[in-house]
Amino acid sequence: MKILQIALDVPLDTLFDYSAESHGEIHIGDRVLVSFGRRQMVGVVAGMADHSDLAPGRIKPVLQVFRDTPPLSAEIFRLLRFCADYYHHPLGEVVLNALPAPLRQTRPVARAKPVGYQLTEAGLTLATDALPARATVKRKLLQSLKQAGTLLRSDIAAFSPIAPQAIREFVAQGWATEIDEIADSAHFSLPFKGEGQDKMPLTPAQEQAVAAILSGQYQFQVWLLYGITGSGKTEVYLRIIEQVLQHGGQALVLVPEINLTPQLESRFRARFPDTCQVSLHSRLSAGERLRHWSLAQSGRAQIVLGTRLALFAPMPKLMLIVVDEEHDSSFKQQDGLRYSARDMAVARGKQVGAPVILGSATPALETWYNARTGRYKMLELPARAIAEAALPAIHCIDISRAKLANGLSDSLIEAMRVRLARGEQSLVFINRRGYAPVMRCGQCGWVSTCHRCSSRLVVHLREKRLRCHHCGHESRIPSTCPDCGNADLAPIGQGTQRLEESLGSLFPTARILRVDRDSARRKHALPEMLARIHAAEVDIVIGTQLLAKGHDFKKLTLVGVVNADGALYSADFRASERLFAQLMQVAGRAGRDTLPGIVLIQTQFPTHPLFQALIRHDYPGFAATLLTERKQAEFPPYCHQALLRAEAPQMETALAFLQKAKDAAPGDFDVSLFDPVSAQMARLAGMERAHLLVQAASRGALQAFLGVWNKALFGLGGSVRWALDVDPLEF
DNA sequence: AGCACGCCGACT
DNA sequence: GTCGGCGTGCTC
Repeated sequence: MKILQIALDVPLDTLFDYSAESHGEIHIGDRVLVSFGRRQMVGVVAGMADHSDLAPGRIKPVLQVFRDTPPLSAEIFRLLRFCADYYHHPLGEVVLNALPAPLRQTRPVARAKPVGYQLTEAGLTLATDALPARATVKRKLLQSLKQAGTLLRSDIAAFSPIAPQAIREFVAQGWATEIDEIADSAHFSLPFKGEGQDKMPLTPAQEQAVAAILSGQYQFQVWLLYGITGSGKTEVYLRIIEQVLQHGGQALVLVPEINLTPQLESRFRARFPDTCQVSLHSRLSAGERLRHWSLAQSGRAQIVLGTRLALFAPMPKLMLIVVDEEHDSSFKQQDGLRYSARDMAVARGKQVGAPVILGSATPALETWYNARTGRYKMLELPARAIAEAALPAIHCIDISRAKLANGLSDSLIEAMRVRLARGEQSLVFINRRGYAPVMRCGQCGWVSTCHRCSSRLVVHLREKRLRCHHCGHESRIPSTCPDCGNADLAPIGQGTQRLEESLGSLFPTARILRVDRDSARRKHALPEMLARIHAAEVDIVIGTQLLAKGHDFKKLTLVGVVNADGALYSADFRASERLFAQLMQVAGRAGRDTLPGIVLIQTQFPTHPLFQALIRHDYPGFAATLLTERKQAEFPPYCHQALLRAEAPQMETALAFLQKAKDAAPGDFDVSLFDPVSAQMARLAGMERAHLLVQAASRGALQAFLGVWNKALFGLGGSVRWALDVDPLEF
């Protein structure tokens, strides 16, 4: 009897055996419908065997094999398997989560209407005269098809109201075939309207980088493209992609945030107007996501651009992977399968034998280390691509001495005044949205805290509400202190809204725009705001992280950073690395064009090595000090970590589980286990969170340990939600 | 994760 | 007398 080992979307570390009779040929990677317990589920064939260890009576038959899409390729299956193994996550969850939602449903996907039509051999040899003379539409349709080769469904509809009926008759006669997007059928490239932008001339450094990567002959190699902001990393990607397209290959480009996709998308479209390009990210509708995914799977989409989830798009002709802004922590998923799309991109490149380009101005320390030790090859773009665009001068403003008005120093205000007089733009960077980070009682010292999280409620004055930025909990701003009844409640500290208010009164004639998650919530709000900045309809921009990346504002010559010190107090050992990257990134917004830019950073610690390195634009120097610190502390990249996370309504429950887990750990591995501790954000959305850290000098030892331990953990049971996090970023 | 079964409190 | 609380256990 033929046994199919089926991967199902259940949190169990096992495959399930089913029998398969009379379903025709079945492949690994096929989607199947099975009865599982009392319900029906979609699974994916992960393996086949002749025997099962189970009693024959317990083995149920597969109910249906879906033929609506081709099976997952062996190649993508290998990646999913590696991912499941590396993160010690059930294969079924990994596989099913990689599928677009419609493919996880128990009904077959409805066949999409054909995109277009094409003549068959019979159609091509058919003479126009063979059609009745009165059938003018059919004659014209045949003629057009012969000329154009393919016609889009929309073109046909526009042709004549009866043309859609006529083309269906052609199909029925065997003269024409439908071009279907989902099935892997005819070769067809979707025409996109583009300008066909000219290539930019390369700088010598770009030239060298391109030549180096191309000399690798598309073999597996990880390249760290280390280039300061504005040095033209994208142009390097474009040149390599151009070659990939010429070889008929596919390129996968990963970006950290959805907000960065439209820009890059249009740049790629403009450059490759005749190439089929698709995007993949969570904001696509289910249908679109399936369509794009299928175009990648069939090989028709030659460029796939997307966020971390795009990593799992099947691409039969994959020849290149680009991870832009590779240091960005958004590449690590923070729930469910906690994978790093950057690390898995490297794994995928290795599996399929394709080069991987990691691009950044401030690489992750792990990446930098790998480049320094020779695992990755480093390519450097040291100068800005626009020759006249100098790097911005960075200065610190010592706010331990200067007096602040609403969080702003005189020097910063004065600098803004100068830009205003010159008709240039200023960006004030502040990473706190809302009016003020907290509400406080002047009498008893009460502060607004979230009752579901260990966090403070942020004041949103316009809406008159206190909001938790972690769990979304909201309440009205109380008029009196909930503890002592005093009416002396005041917002403490600066947020984007408050800054907007202060700047409004400081510069009453200036056109001020606030860009944060709140002001950009509306669907097309962000692109509209960006367009206004580009059109110089704005003098002063107040921005959060949203604005830190990827935008070239030609008139922007001043970047002010209001309060950069938060991360310096952080318990997170990666906080300063992130702060440096972030400041480098915002600093990069200034002086991208020919006008010189300046960056003013308000800090209490102007002599701190972080700021000193920043002033010198010295990432390598800063990375060197960080690496020294990490080496001394034996932190990553000098060790490998995994976290066992647990959450429960009571902290004691979570800690007790972790202690049990620690006791159940196998002893014969070269790893060290720390004691269970509560998470930095100990309470989140009403759950108490704790974790247990495991460290090892070698990745192999850690992996071997986790493999054994993970199995033991499943036996522990209890009412605790737990998860393993390999290579954790958050603690 | 679902979804059952299973044994103890306040309701038509 | 039932409806329903969520503890425990299984899913090929």
